[in-house]
Amino acid sequence: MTAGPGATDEVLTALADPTRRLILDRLAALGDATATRVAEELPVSRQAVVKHLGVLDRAGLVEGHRDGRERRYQVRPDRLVDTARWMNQVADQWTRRLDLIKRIAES
Amino acid sequence: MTAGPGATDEVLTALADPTRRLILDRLAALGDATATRVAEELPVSRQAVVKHLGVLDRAGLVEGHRDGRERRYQVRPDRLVDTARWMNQVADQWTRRLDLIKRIAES
DNA sequence: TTGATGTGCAACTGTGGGGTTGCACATCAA
DNA sequence: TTGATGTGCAACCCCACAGTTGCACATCAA
Repeated sequence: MTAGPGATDEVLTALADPTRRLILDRLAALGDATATRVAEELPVSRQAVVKHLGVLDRAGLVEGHRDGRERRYQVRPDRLVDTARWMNQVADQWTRRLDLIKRIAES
Repeated sequence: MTAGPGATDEVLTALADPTRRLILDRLAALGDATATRVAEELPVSRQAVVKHLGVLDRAGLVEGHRDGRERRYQVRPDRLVDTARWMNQVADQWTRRLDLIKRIAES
């Protein structure tokens, strides 16, 4: 494990917040939306959404691009897949370790 | 997504903390250890470790059982696998949505 | 029984981060 | 040009939570 690669670290932190998961959910449903648009569907202010999108962007879970006076965001699955892979590796590592302990205990 | 099943929620929150990831790492390496033992390998107090183990236990990432005057903990891979599966499902969902948006944009 | 070791509970502190409001600046349509 | 709409920055509040210390209680070996 060793706290994993830096990216994984940020993804876990980003996903830990319920509001951020809601934002991702809405963003995935809308496909492409501004912070203002997302905030309309949530019980928080636009500025709160902006901050969260910043965190999500730094974690690579979201991608933003300007479009005139708007800034539109999209969801980005890649880092999610990476993190899932990392988790499975850790789980495997734990399982192997547990098996080893068990085998030692039996001898 | 919809914030996922309650268990996933707790797993994500638990994994978001770097100290907790370190604890899991040491615990997996030791195979079976007490809070006191784990604290010896980390730059935090025993009580801090105890609290973290509480969070990890509630998340199902760790399992504790008494052994005389000691309380020994073990790592538990199951919830980790569940969470990884959930993540892959979300990633798939996002990917499908992105493809749909793209196809609509092209028509 | 006594000392040593370990757990468990409680109170306290400090800070990071989620949330808000207010305002200046940019961009568009009329 | 002007009003409307939207973004971006900054200051501020508040609370959950990571971490600490202190102490009472339980369990073991001698």
